[in-house]
Amino acid sequence: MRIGELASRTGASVRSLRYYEEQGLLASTRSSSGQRHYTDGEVERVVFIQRLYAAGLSSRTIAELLPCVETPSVENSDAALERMVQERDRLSEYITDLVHTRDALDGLIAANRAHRKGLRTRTAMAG
Amino acid sequence: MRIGELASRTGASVRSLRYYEEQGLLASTRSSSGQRHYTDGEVERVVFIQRLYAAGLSSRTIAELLPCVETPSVENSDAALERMVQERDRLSEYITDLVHTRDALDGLIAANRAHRKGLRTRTAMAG
DNA sequence: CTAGAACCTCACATCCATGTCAGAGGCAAG
DNA sequence: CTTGCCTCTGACATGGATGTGAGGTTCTAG
Repeated sequence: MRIGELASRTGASVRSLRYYEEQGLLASTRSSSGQRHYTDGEVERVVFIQRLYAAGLSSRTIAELLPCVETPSVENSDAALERMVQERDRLSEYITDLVHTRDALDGLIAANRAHRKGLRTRTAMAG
Repeated sequence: MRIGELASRTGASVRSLRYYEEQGLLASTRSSSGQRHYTDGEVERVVFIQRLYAAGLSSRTIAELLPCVETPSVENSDAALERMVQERDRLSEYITDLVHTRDALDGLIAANRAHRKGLRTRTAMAG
């Protein structure tokens, strides 16, 4: 498929897909006229890339991990595995923090709703 | 306390604290010479602001929610409460997504570790 | 053949929280 | 008074993913 289709299938913009390629996250074969072509498998790959971006990883970091995804061999898993574990832990801490923040928001929402009903509930901002 | 102390207590930079004030997230009283002074309570407030930033909220959004935090009154809770619920839900979706990503990373890590041991485990990138 | 999408590259713009620097004033200790 | 550190305002710099536009080529449908 061409880049436009990959974009619409993944939700990524055409611009972003070209950027991913520039960063070494995504490969494409080129037609004789220079247009990029992708296989169906790339859809999954792009979705995963987007996930990692959403998790706060940088292009550089993603680039380090991706080889390890497709082809787990001794060469690449050597350093990348450690990196992956490290990023997993960072993500886990981040999730914990976000859950705390959500809890705090829940507390605030409850307090405000209680206030609306004229109750006297006063707790908030705890984490 | 002055701005430097608030910074070191919260981990935010002095620059950031001034920026928070500029965005209407943080108030300060000024000494006759113009220096900012804060009460102990502001420490908690700054920490909460940092939490919200980490949760992906923008200054504008945080500014909308904060009045609702300190002083839950009918006037501000009117629209802000809805906004808060909306942000809570967005955050919740985000957390769910991150958990999926973490699971995917766990899968990859396991696959790579298995590979190291010569096993033939082949699953990854699922979400 | 032709019109209009879709694609190419290159390059500059944008957003937004922060960093950083310059020039000036404030304040405590020696 | 002086030295040193903290603070002030203002402004420009940064990074990273993405938007956007120009100028040109390619593909597809009529």
